[in-house]
Amino acid sequence: MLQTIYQRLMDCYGPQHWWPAQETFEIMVGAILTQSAAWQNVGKAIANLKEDDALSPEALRRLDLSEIGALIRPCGYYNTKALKLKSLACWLEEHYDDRLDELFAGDIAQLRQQLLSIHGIGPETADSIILYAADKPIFVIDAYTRRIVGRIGLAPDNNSYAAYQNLFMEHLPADGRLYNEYHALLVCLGKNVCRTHPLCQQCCLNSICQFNANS
DNA sequence: GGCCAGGACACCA
DNA sequence: TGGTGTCATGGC
Repeated sequence: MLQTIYQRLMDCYGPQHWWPAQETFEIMVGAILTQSAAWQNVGKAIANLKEDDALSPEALRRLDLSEIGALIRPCGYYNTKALKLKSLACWLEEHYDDRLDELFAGDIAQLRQQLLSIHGIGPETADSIILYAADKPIFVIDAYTRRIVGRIGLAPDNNSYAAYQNLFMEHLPADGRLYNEYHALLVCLGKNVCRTHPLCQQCCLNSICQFNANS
């Protein structure tokens, strides 16, 4: 079923080419800034950081929280996110002297545990960093994914993040490129047609959507 | 004017 | 352990 869904999404939307950034640290910053925010606004915040030459761990450590907050204001929650970026920058220096290649050299479980120990990095943000920045195979679960999985009747009994993640990782090969595209396609679907039930009629998954089947 | 957007954390029962 | 409030701007 999960393979079928992937194929339908790929046929409908095509490759999404995520993450919309090249630099590893920029991906990490973007993963934090996109928390409960539209990517369009995250892009403005990242552009501000670049323009101010502030998109590096050392620059973020140098700036005051208020200065970081002013730069990332467009993506919302700027005070809390400024603290999160500062925490990340300080942690990187303390543990890895800003050497991201060394951070990403460990296995996935160890890397995930380390990322989760940083203030402001929860399961989804950690997994986004592992998948998109470290290029290691782990499936990212977000609100769109939960909503769509529920809509097609595959929601696990346990509503936890881990349960949703296991659903995908136990039924798909451990392939980072597949996880990358799959997550991006689910977000694409969620943004386009799955926000409200009536729009399911336009969805490429409509024939397997529980809402349509029951209505 | 209201709703939502690629969450995480602190607090409480 | 699970539920709830808080953080906040910008686009539609």
